[in-house]
Amino acid sequence: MAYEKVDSKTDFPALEREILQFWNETRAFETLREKNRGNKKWSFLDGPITANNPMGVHHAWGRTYKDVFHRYHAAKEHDMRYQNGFDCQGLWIEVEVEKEHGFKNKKDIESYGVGKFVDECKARAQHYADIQSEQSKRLGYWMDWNNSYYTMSEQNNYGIWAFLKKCHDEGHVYKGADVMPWCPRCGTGISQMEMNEGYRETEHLSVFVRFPIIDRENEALLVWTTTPWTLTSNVAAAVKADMKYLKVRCGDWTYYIGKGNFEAPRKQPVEGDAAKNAPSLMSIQAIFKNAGGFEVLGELTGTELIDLRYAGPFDHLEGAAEAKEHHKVIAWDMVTESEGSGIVHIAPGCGSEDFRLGKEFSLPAVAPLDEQGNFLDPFEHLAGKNFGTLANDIVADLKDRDFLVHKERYVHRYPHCWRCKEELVYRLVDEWYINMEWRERIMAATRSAQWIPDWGMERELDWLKNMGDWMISKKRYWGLALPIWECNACGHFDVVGSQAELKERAVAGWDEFDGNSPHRPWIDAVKIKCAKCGSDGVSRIKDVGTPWLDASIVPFSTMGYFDNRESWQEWFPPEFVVEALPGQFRNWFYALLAVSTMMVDKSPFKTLLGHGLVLDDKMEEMHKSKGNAIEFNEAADKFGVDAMRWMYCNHSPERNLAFGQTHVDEVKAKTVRPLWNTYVFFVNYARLDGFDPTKEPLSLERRSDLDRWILSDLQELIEVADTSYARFEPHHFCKRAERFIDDLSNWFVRRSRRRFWKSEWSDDKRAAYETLHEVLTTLCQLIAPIAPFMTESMYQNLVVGKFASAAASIHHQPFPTPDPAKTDRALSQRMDRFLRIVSMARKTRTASKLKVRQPLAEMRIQPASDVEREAVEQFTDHMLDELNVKKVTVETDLSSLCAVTIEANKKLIGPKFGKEVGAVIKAIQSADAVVIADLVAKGAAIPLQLNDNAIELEPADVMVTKSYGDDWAAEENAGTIVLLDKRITHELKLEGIARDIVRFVQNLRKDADLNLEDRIGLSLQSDDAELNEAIETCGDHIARETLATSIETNPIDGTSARVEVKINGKPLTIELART
RNA sequence: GGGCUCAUAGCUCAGUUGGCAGAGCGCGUCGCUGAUAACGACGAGGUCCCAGGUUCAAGUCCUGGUGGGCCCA
Repeated sequence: MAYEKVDSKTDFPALEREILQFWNETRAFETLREKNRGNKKWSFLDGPITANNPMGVHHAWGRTYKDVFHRYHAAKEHDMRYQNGFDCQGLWIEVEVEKEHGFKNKKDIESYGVGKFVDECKARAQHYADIQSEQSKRLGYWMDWNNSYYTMSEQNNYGIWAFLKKCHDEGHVYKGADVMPWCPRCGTGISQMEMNEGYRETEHLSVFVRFPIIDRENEALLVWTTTPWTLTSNVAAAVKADMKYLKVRCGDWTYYIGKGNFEAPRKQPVEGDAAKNAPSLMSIQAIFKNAGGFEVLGELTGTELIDLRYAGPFDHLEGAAEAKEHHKVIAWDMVTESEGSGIVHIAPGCGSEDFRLGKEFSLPAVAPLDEQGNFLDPFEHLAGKNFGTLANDIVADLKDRDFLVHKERYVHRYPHCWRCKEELVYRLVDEWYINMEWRERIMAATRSAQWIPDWGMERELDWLKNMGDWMISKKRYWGLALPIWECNACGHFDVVGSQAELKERAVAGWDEFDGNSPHRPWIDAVKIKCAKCGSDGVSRIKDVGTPWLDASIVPFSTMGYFDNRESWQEWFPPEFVVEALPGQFRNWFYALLAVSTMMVDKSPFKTLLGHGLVLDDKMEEMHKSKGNAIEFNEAADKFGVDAMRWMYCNHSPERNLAFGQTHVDEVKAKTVRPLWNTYVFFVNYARLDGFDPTKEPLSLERRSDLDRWILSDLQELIEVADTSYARFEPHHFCKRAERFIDDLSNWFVRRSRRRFWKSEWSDDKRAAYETLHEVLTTLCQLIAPIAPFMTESMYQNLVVGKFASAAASIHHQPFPTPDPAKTDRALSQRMDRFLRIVSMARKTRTASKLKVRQPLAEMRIQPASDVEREAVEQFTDHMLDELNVKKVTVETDLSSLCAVTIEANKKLIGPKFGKEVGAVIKAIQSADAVVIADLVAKGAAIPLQLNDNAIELEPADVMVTKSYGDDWAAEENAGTIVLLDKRITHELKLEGIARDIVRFVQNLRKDADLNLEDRIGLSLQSDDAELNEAIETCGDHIARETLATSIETNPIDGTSARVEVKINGKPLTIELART
C-alpha cells in the first residue's frame, strides 16, 4: 500500500532488466493480447530483419518505431498480429557460412555437398534469429516471439511460386542473355538493384593500343581501355560520326585520334584522397611528345573513319577467330571527347553497353571467361588463368607484339561485389527476368498509399518509371528454388505454382524430394514432363531466386492468403510498414509493391514510414569493418533502453541520426532524469506523509492556480500525444513532452515544495499531492509507448496496489483522453506572461548584483497588457517568494519615477553634419528629452530646429538613457517595466544573513546524512555583532527551516557535524546534533 | 545529363497556416540549495548557402544558381 522508497541515483539498465523479468513472470504481453482480442484490428506488416548477425544500434531505430506504434494502438485497444519476421535466405548468409569453412569458390561448396551447405545456412539463420529475438526483447519490443515468420519457410517459398506462376500466366517471365556484372568469387550475377552498393575506387592498369588499319601501311586507330583483358574479345571500334578526328604521326606510325581527346589535359576521375594518391595522367599529346615528338597531318570527321577494317591485337588466338571477321569501325553516339582516345574498343561479350551496340550491328559477342573469371580454352596460352591476375602479362604481351602505345595507372570507381567485396567483371550470361510491361499498375498502387516523408512516393515512382526488367535469378545454392522447369529438348519452360501442382506433374524424383524443404539440392530431384514436346525428365533450372522476392510475398504468405482467405481479408492491406529509407526504394518497397500488385492490384500498405540511417557521432556510416559499429547489447547496458528509444523517437525520421554518448546523455539529462527526479520527489514525500491517492480528489475550485495550470497544460499534452502517435509523428510529441517535463520539474515542483513540506494536512497540501499524482500517472501513460520500462516502474509504485481497478501493467491501461473541464487556456497564457516577468526580475537582480537570498523591500511592475496585469495579481504570492521581495506593486505608469536623458550619437551624426555637428548637439541637449525619447521608442524621425533650418534625425542618432534613480534597479522589455528597490535596510540585511545561515545548516545536515525528518540541536558561534544580531532576531526562522529544536551560541554536546563558514566575510561556526 | 533531398549559432538540430530567428550541448558570468554526482538565470555567439521574384511582411512560397547526400542514365 505504501509507496516504495526510490533513490534518485537509479541504475536504469538494471531497472529495465527487473521490469523485463516482471513482464515475463506476469505474462504481461499475453494478458494485453488477450484483453484486446476480437477488437477492431490494427494491422502491421514487419519488414524482415536479415538473420545473419547480431543487431546493431542502427537496427534499433526502426524496431523502436514498430514497438511504439504497437503499444500506442494497444492502448487504443486494437487487436494486432504482433508478428516479427526474419529474412533467412540469400547470398549474405552463404558468404558467412563459406567464410566459416574457408571456402574460396563454388567448387568448394559442391565438393562439400550442397545439402550439407544448405542445412548450415538454415542453421545460421535460425541461430541469429534467436539472438535477434533476445536482443529485441531487451529493447522492450513486444512481439509474439514464438510466432515469428521466416522467409525460408515452406509457406513463404511456395507463396513465391504462386506469384511467379501468375507472372508467367500473364507472360512476364523470360530468360534473357545479357552482359551483366558478375562476381567471379560468388559465381553469380549482380542485379541492377544490388549494384550501387559496391562501387569503390580501384586502380587498374589502363592502356593505349593501336589497331593497325588493313590496307593502309603503318596507319592505326588509337584505342584506350582500362580493362586490357577485354581486348582479347574485341570485335569493333566505335567513333562518333560528327566528331572531329586528327591524323597524327608519331614515330613509325600514323594514328587516328579524337581531336578533343588528343589535346585535352587528362585527369583521374576520382576525388578527395583517392585523387591525391593517384598518379597524374598525361594528355595524349604529351604521351606522343615523350615518345619522340609528333606531327599533325590532317583533320577529318568520324564519318570518314566508319567502315575501315583493322587488325585486332589478339587475332592470332582461336577464341578471336569469329571476331576477326567483323573488325571494323562503327558509329556510336556515346563516344565522347572527354575520356579515352575518341575511338572506343567494343567487346560485346565484356560490357553491357558494348553488348547492346553489338546487337544493333549484328556483331558476335565473344565471352572469354568462365564462372570463376578464368579464360576459356580457345584463348590458348591464357586458358585457365584468371582475368584479375593477368593485366601485367597481357600488357607485356601487347608490347612484345608491338600493339602497345602507352600504359598508365588509372584510378576510377569500379563495381565490386556488395557482399564479398571482390572486383566484378562483365560477363555474358543467361538469367531469368520478370519484364516490367506492367509497371503502370505498380505505379498506381504506389500512388494509393500514404508515404512519410511524402517525397518518398516521388522517389518510388521515379524508380518504377526507369527501372529495367527485374532479374530474379541467382546462380547460387541457398535460396528460393525458382519454380522454372526448362525442357532441354525443345526449350519450352513452365512455371510451377504450388507444391500440389508439382506433385501432380512429377514424373520422377518426388519420393526422393518428399519430406524435404523446397530447397536445393532436394527439389532438383523432381522431374516433370514437357508440356510442349512431351519429353520426359524435364529438370528445374539450377538457379535460386533473389531474396527480395522472399521478403515481399509476406503480406500474403504470413497473413493467410493461401490457406485462410477470410482471415487474410481482415488483415490486408496492413495499416503500416516502416523501414530505413536508403536503398529500400529499389529493394523492399519496390518488390513489395510489385508482388502485391501482381497478386491483388493493391498497395500492400496504407502508410509507409521511412527513416534515415543511424550514423556514428562523427556522422559517418557505421560498419563492422570500420570498427565504429555499436553492438545493440553493449549500448543497452551502457545507456539504458528507454533513453535510446526516446532519442530515436525524438528525431525527425527522415534525417540521419548521430548515435553517440553525448547524444544519449543529453536525452537523459533533459528528459529521463528530470522526470525520474520529479517522481522520486513525489514518492519520497508521499511515503513520509502517508498520502492516500484513492480518496475522492478535491474539486478543481479547491486547487491552487499552479495545480489548475499544470493540469490544463496536461490536457493539451494528451491531445498532442494522441495525434502525434496516430499520425506516426512521435517526434512532435517528444518535443512537447520535453517542454512539459521542464515546466513540471522546474516550475510546478519548485513552486510547490513548501506545500509538500507542511507538517500538517491541509487542502492545499492534499491538492498538491493529488495534482502531482495525476500529472505523473497521466504523463507516464502518454510516454509509456516510448519509454516502456521507467514508466512501468513508476506506474507500479504510483498506481498498482493503491487503486483496485488498476491494471497489472501500465501497458494494459487505455490511452488517456483529455478532460475539457480541466483545460484553461487563459490561465496558461497568464502563467506564460508571469514566467516572463519573473525572468525579467531575475535579470534585474543579476545586473544589479542583488542575489536572490537577499530580501528586498519592494518590486514595482508596469504590465504591458491586461493579461500581464492579471498574471501579476493572480500570482503575487509566487512572485514574493520566488524573487524574495516583501511587496509587489502594480503600477499603470512608472514614468513619473523615470528620468530620461538623451545624448547625441556623435559617431553617427558626425559624418552627417560635419561642421554643424556642434550646433546639432546643442539642439539635442536643449530639446525635450521625454518627447524625443518617445519618438526614438516609436522609431520615428526626429525633427529639430537648427538655427533657421529644420532638420530631421534618424532614431539611431540619439541615445536615450532611462534612469529610475539610485534607489531602483530597472528592466524594461516590450512594454513591461520591472523595478526593484535596491535600498537594503538593517532588518533586510539581517534576514539575508539568516538565509545564508539556513543554507549552510541545510548543507551540513545533508553532509551528516540526516534524514529529511530528523530534528537537530543547533549551535551557531560567532564574534561578529551583526551575525549574532541576525541569529537573535531571526532565530525562529532559522530553527523552523532547519528543523532545529534549539539554537545555542556555545558548543553543544553530542555534536555530530561541524563546519566553519564565512558570511559577508565574517567567520561563523556551525555545529549540529541529532536529537 | 535527369529526379529526389538537404543547407538555420562552434556542434547536434527545432522552427505548424508566411507575422519580432529558437532549443540543447559547449563557452563565459552569476545565482540557487533537502530533486543535490543535481538545478536555474543571464550573456556572447546568426549574411537562416547565394541572387532574383511574389507579399504590407519570406528561414518559410516561386525562379535561377552554389555546395552536400541519395537515386537514375
